[in-house]
Amino acid sequence: MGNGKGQEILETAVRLFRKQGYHATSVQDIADAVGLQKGSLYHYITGKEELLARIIAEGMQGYAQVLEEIVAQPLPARERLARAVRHHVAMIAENLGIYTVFLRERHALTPEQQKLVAESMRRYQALFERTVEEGIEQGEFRAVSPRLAAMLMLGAGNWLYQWFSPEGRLSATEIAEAFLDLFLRGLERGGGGGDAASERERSG
Amino acid sequence: MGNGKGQEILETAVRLFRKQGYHATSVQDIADAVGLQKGSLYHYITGKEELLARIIAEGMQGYAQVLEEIVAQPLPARERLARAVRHHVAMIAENLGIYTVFLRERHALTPEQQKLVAESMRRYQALFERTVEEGIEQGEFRAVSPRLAAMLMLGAGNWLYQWFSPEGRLSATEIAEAFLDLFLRGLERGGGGGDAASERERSG
Amino acid sequence: MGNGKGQEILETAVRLFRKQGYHATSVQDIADAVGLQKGSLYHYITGKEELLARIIAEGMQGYAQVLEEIVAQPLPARERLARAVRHHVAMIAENLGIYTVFLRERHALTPEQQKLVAESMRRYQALFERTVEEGIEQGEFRAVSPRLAAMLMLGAGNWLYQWFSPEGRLSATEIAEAFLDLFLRGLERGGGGGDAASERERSG
Amino acid sequence: MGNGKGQEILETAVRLFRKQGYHATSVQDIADAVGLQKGSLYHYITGKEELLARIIAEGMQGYAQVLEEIVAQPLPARERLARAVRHHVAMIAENLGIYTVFLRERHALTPEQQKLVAESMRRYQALFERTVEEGIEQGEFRAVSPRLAAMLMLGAGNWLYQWFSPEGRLSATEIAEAFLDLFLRGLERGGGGGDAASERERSG
DNA sequence: TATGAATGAGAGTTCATTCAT
DNA sequence: AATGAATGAACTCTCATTCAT
Repeated sequence: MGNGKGQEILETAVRLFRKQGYHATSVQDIADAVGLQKGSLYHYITGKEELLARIIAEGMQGYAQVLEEIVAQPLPARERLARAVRHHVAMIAENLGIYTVFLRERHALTPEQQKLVAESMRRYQALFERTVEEGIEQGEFRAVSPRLAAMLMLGAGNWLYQWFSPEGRLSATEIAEAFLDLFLRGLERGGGGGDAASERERSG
Repeated sequence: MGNGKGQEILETAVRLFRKQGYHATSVQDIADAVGLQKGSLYHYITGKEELLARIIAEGMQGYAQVLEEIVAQPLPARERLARAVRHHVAMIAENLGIYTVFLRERHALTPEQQKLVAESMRRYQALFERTVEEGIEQGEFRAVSPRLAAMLMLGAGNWLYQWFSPEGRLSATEIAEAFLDLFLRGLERGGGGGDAASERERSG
Repeated sequence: MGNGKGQEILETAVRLFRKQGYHATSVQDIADAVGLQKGSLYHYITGKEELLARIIAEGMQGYAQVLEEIVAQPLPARERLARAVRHHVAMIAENLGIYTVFLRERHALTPEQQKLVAESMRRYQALFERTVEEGIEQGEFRAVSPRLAAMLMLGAGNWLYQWFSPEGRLSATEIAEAFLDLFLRGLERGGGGGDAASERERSG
Repeated sequence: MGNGKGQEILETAVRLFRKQGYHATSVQDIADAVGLQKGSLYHYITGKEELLARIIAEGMQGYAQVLEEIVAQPLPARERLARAVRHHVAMIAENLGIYTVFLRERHALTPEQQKLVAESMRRYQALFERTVEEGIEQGEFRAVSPRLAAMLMLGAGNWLYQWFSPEGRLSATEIAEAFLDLFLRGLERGGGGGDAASERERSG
């Protein structure tokens, strides 16, 4: 990390993989973009796939550790969930390249590597689920499906890689707060008591 | 289209593109799976990319028309939005193959085709946004960002292609209702008055 | 075998591998020699190494079976040994290309394949050894080391690949008979009684 | 030559060329084995091929001079031949690496170098032939083909590189004596007078 | 003396596509 | 409609060698 050419190659690969996709990006493309001969790249990389693996590993490191710390803090579930969502959105927004590659190209890895990635994602998701669960247990949240609540949040967050642009009108923070505004309202025990579905019955 | 072999080839391509990705699936793979020689495939298809284009076109047809009808109905915004989400979730859950390919492989199309697809998605998203907007205008919903509300819903729904399984414990309907339960609560003007953000202030 | 282009490619490979060696012969060389594009070769071969493996397998088939039949015949050991040597010499002389590749390039095979080849050669050698042994047991031969007698015969025979030429003055038959004339004399119980070593003592 | 590192590189190359073959051994392999960077090797060698040439030249020196002295001595042909064979066997057994490379990899040299090597081998072989011839002229040996007698001896001896092991049960001396025991018996004028072929007639 | 970055040619292989049969 | 031989371009990767430091 930070070792000049090696890092430049990695970043270039992220950029090209994001723009063209992993398969559609040739080693030649990377070499051209970085100003080296094709063969020279191999002083820095073991192979094209290892490059992808490194990018994806970087993506995995980025989220796992921080999230574990967040959800372990002695705070109300709602606050922990809020922080988790902010972290999630920020992480993707600030590393769009890496997460685009991560989310879209991980299937190009070897089956073993894919298993590691899948396991990592499962753990990440489980942290969200668990936090929702705790919120329910402690009476902060309504009795929703923790699984689906987590999937909704993660899905909405991950989808950012498809549309977020740092140059866009919306900042990552604004997005996170807007999402939370909707999420948490939906989760929290409302004053009226009934769930949205039953409210729909009444009003629909 | 619809003629025996031709349809079989298309479906086989969907299955293989979904499993292995577009680039990682060779014409030979498709020929093998369909029981033809590679050369014989070309009596039915123009090329590999055209096959992808047809799959993606099928995906686009699937959602556009129906959604326009839904949001045009003379119903409360909340109800229209609910139906739209149900449609969205059902469509993806019932055509996982097509939508996986659609969402993941559309970057392999020619730039012109990609533009068409992007435009189609933009229109689709606009229908959601507009409906949220109308809900706000008519006092059904809180004053949230229609753009972000739409993105949240679409993101959560699209993400299904990554985790939904027809054999799983959760049916598409259950998922759609659970999502709506959370979405709509978040959108609706709550009894308590304060927004989630300000509540967070108090409790955080 | 005999299937037109496939066989032609194999024979061309034998010729080129013999002339230039396996590593120094490129797939391009073979394609050029056979009048195809490099890529077209791959309709007939799985890879360059498989080509080598096939050549070597052909070499192994050539000797193993026939020799087993020869040494199993109800004949004096001397006669069986004579026939074995004639077979060995003829086989190499008539398939110089194959045996040159076999003897010189087998190290380019995978370790597993090399093991198979080594085992095949060991069996072949064992047949020679056993025949010498039987000749000794039955009083036809002197009490020499069967191992070394076999190695001498096989070595001299194998070496043919280095110098024999079908256009040369000496025919394979002449060579075989001359070798036998020397071999068998050395093996047989001579009239004079003493072995060469002790004679050397006397005269040296 | 003889200067520490240079000699170490040469010996390492011999070892690796023998184990893996010349083409399959990369300059990197040699550098690794000798504990230098690839680029540093070029302070000691001109190139990979020159390394091979030096090894082969060393092989040629090893046999040529000594053999000339042996066959020039005023001794019976049989004794000179015996000494020549002992020398040949010892030389190969004691320099297995060099002679394996010599015999197996000389085709990787330039055509000019190959010519020199071929000429050297021809001279070597001629010394054996001439000695056999002289033995025949002087009545020590039977009237065999000197060429084939030489080929038999050289072939059996050279073949050692394929099977001899310093750790094996048989010492180089034992092998040489056993070979001689068989060779010379075959060559010498036997008491019985008839040649092996005619004996075969009688007994076969 | 030693490094290691860089080269550039060439290797084996894959693959979408064409076309005569 | 179906074949399968053939193409030719592109691909990833290797490697002997050079050279500024």
